[in-house]
Amino acid sequence: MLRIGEFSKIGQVSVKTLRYYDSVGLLKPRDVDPTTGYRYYSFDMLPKLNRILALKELGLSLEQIGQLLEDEISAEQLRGMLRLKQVEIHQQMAEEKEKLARVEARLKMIEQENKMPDYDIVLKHVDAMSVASIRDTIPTYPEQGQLWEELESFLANHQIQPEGPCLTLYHSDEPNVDAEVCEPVSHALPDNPRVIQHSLPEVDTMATVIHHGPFISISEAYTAIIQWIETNGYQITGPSREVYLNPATNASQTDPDTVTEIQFPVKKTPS
Amino acid sequence: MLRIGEFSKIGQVSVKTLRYYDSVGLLKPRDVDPTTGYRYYSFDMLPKLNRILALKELGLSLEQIGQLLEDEISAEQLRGMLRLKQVEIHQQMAEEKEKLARVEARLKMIEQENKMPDYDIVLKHVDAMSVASIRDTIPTYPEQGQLWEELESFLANHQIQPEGPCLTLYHSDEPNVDAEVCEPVSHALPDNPRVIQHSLPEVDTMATVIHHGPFISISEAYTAIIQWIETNGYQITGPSREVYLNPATNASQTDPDTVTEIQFPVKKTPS
DNA sequence: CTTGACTCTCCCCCTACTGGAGGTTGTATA
DNA sequence: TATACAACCTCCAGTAGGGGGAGAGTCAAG
Repeated sequence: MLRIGEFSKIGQVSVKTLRYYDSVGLLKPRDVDPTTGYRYYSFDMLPKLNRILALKELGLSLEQIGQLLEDEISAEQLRGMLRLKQVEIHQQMAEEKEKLARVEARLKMIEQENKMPDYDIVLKHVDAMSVASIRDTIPTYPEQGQLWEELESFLANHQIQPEGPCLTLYHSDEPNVDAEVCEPVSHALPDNPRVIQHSLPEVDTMATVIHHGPFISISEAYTAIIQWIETNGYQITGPSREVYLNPATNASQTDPDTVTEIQFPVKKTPS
Repeated sequence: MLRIGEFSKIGQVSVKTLRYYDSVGLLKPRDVDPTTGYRYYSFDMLPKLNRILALKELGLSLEQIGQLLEDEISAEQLRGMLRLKQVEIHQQMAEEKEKLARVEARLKMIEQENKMPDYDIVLKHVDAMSVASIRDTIPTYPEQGQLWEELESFLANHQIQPEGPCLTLYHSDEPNVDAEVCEPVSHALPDNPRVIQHSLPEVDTMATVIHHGPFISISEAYTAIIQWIETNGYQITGPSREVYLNPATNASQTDPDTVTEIQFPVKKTPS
């Protein structure tokens, strides 16, 4: 019989680990002296210890290993667990690959600008949302102000309160800007030829960036997000959105406290 | 100003997370009402939150992110951190690849035998060790018994106690077995033409397997470890060892309680 | 009998949060 | 104005797999 220190040396695990395995019931000593509490192990427990270590190397949790060891598990279940683990590892590797791509993209940005980039792109999920909107083509972006006035006055006339930050959808910008100004609403609207109510689709993967500053400098944010989408291997799958987070004043063209979120629905480009 | 729930919705993080970031000093609310304790956030904190989320996606820890955010960090340090992270991710990916190989090897074994394999191979590190040994060529493995008797009687005559389990090194097995029987000793030995003292080298990566059962069935363990070495992309780099863990009796050819560890020094085959 | 090496239990620490209990606060409705 | 009820607060416990250390008991050699 071996004391815990000797067993730990032969088995190449720490004493702490053996005591831990004892406490969770994974590997109990052959004997425990009831008066001193000393644990005694025997040589023939080494195969079990090695099995534990080998399964740990496969990335299984101690709980899974415990099941494999104690229950008389069928070869079928065994295969199932390992196949599952296989899939998990594949996913892990894909995630690591993504991380690596992001790190490399950011390094590239830093090499270019010699500082941390000003904008940080974040992927989110966006739920479907019911909106009241007016869609029209306008010559240039700032001219959507008229559409906003039209929409706001309609809602005010019918005493409908918006239920969240308003936003603009850009369906196209060539040859003219095809813009749709939207206010989130929850109830039905009276009929009107200009104002339509519909549901913006849920978007699984939305690349977003926050612009904090006057509108006139928002193109920098667009440059950043579009570059990010390309460098990180995504592609745009629908109209972009501009969400006006703090209550938009009409003077916000130059208001330095304006906060706008730019959103592009994207998907991973198959590589 | 926004309450924590609204800010969490816009920023796509949980309320719990925001409170946690507050508690660790990563992202403090703009204001905290001193009487109610309510946290109030402003829209212009969204860029900072997004930076935190983006850096987290790179795999940085919150502590590292905190440093990047508060200290005026130079572009040089920034590059350093990211390069470091890059290396870490590469290592992670290599580890995942190894895991996957091991899982697949084990799956293959299970397909063949339709049950969990009997032997588990474990990689360890083995320290250098000083031994007294006799080396000779013998026709077949069991004949090393004579070498053992010679060595034991020499050590007994000089009252030298072995300091650990004894072992045999197999330098070659063709055309005859070139075996070296060893007893670990710590002090100098008297001169003798047959018994030499030297130091077994440290081995970084030793593939090991435990055989629990009579010697006559030990070839199964050899089969298992050699197959493992091939399937997992390793190659043998030196003489193998057979370590006799429990005090070897001379009757252990058939003793079912014998525990033997087989060791092969290996290295990863470059792929 | 002493010394030094082992061993024991118990508690806290790590990451980045999540869940829950128990108690306020803010807002909308009856 | 009373009352729901959602949102908010703090504090505690738990996660996986142990590591570090305190304080006390045990074992073998000299």
